Amino acid sequence: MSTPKVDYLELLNEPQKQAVIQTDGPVMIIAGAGSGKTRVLTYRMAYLIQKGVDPFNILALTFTNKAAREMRERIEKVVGNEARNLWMGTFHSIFAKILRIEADKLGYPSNFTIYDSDDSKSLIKTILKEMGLDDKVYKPGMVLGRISSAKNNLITAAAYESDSGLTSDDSQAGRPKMGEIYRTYTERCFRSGAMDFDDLLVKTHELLSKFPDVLNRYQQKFHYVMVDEFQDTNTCQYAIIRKLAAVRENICVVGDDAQSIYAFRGATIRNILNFERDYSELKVFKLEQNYRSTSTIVNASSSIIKNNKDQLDKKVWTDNTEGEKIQIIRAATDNEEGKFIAEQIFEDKLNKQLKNNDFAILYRTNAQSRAFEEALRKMNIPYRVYGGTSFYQRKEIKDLIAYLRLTVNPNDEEALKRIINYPVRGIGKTTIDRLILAASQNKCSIWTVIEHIEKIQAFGSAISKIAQFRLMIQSFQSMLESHNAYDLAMHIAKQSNLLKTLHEDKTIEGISRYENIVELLNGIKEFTEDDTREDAKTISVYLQDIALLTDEDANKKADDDVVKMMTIHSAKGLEFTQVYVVGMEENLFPSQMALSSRKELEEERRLFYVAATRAEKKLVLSYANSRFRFGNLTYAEPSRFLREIDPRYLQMETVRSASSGSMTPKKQADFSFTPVSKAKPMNLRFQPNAKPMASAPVDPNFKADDPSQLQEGMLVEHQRFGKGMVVKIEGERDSRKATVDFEDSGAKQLILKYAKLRILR
DNA sequence: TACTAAGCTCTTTTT
DNA sequence: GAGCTTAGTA
Repeated sequence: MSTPKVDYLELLNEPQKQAVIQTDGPVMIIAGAGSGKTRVLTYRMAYLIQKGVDPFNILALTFTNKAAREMRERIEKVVGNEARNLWMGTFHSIFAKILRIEADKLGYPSNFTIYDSDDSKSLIKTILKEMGLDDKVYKPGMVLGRISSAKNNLITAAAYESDSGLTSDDSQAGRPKMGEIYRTYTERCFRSGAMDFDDLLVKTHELLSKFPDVLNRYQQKFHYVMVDEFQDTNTCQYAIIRKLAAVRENICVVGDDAQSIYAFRGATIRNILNFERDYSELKVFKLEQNYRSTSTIVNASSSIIKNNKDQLDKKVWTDNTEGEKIQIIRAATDNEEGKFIAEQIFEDKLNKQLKNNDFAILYRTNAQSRAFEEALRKMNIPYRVYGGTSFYQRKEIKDLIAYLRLTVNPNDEEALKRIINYPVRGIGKTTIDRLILAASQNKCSIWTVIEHIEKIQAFGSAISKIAQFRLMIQSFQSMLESHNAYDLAMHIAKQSNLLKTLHEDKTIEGISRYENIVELLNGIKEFTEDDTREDAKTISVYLQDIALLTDEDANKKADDDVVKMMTIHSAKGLEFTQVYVVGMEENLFPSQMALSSRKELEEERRLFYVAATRAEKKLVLSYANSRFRFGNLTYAEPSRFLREIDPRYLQMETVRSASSGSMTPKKQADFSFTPVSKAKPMNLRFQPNAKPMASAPVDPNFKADDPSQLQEGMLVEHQRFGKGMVVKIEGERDSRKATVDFEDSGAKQLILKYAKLRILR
């Protein structure tokens, strides 16, 4: 093995370099924010390859597809095409790949379906209904969370039911059936030939535990194992990594305890401590120099995180210039907050010659994006919202995908329930309930019941309709091998009547749904015509492809010059010149639900730390005095995190007054803070049946269902938003849209067909 | 069985 | 604000 060409090592500082060339044995790299973590990981793999290690023998696990893709690209730049052969991907996708190969050992078909969380939740609901349980006591989301955390801690359904601690917890909480639900859920997934997200991890663990020969094969294959964002791994993931690396112990994990923000889904910092315990030969490297941010931002972030008790000893520092102070903005309402930040982005773009790309707006919850979208749109600033409802979560997309899924795997219960009567084909609720019942009585899938439907008397007149449906799906199945993904998907979209139904719907939503389906079909076409890949271009490969993709992964226009908006969680690993962290209000950030325990509060603080350290040059924090949430206007208080920042790094507060619209500088120390328990939310809910104002009598001739009467300039009233004035009307007849400026909640666009507007004189 | 309007409930982050 | 359930009607 000759010494490889390693000129890129000169680009690294000493600890980075040490971490790269220490290739053998267990290694842990503790990497502070902006310390060049990705660079080290990338060079480490490139270094291995140049040293002669076959990329096939390197396994690198990440949490997001994006991280994997970026790293692969960067490695390619150093070592060229060979990087393609690395086993690099997310935990979920790599394990899914292994499971497809080994599925039969666990009794699964190799074309098993992957249930997303919507599917899982829907299955839970079905089970609750069958068991006659109240879904207000057993909230589906909560039940799923409990099952998920059991899985991630490697507790099987059987183990759950015989664990006295867990069962007594459940009984005390009034939910004694939890174990039974868990067991039923597992059985139903199995019967449907489906795995949920957690199963991809748990079943891999099961596979490697039960089949020593399989384990041995993969241990021999993976000479080097690397894990990114190690602080986010859960118990199950850690157990798998350990197994895979047990023979050679060439395992390298990279993480930052200060950026652990996924404890809520089972991640545990304990893994970092366990790692030190489990590998006595461990070499630890600390990357502490920050190359990303100004010293103001680095120091302010450190001053935040030092309020946490749970943390490793680490001192992040930087050589960078001091830069601007951190600005705090107080706005009157959430809409004002949006307006103000949009204006500031506009000005900074001009004054500092920045591009849209340089700005990011980060928030705690997806719901907060709305006010900023409106404000940016008004200022003509292009933006893109990341996350939220993804393309693949839209109803019409899930519908077509459900057809594809059912064709590939007819046992897929969730897909079947979704489309058996959509588009409408006269198979009603009663019939469907009967099918589900027959399936659970016979412990088989619904599809098996349908296959034998003629033998079951109970269905009577519904039999012919079900048989027709069965024939349709079977005809699709017969085309699976002979047709490529696009041809078959198009055929299905037409034959199922889905395309026609959507095309006939001429409402605004209907048109956009149709467009989305067309877009999906185009996506499938692209997949089918992709020459760079060698695997078959069939529907089942396509489904495997997209099952673990998120919206961002599918969107190729990620590099557009737009202002980016996203939750802080999805901003991890990214950096921007100017960052706005908005909604800095107590109960929102930190979230209300995190205030009960120190651990959760500390996770919120780490989240704030992650947000702050995304910024290179300028960091702005904003909050609103009052905010609409769930139709309620609530008063808000500034987040405790604002007070935790060392005030030396803060700038004077800028206040946006609601009435005048002008900016008034105000002293930073001015914001008040009362303990959470004493905060009083003010409820200003609009009464659904609010009477029209006495001064503005209702026009008796106005018919709510005739949108054509509405004209620009008219004063109107809406039962929820209150009084307002019509400022713009677009479209014709049924599809007419009106933009109404409401006194209390700003401009809203309404589709007149659904708008409950009264015309005021 | 299918469709609609009204009402109720939630109230975090995601592979 | 959205998603879901319910009640009532066609």
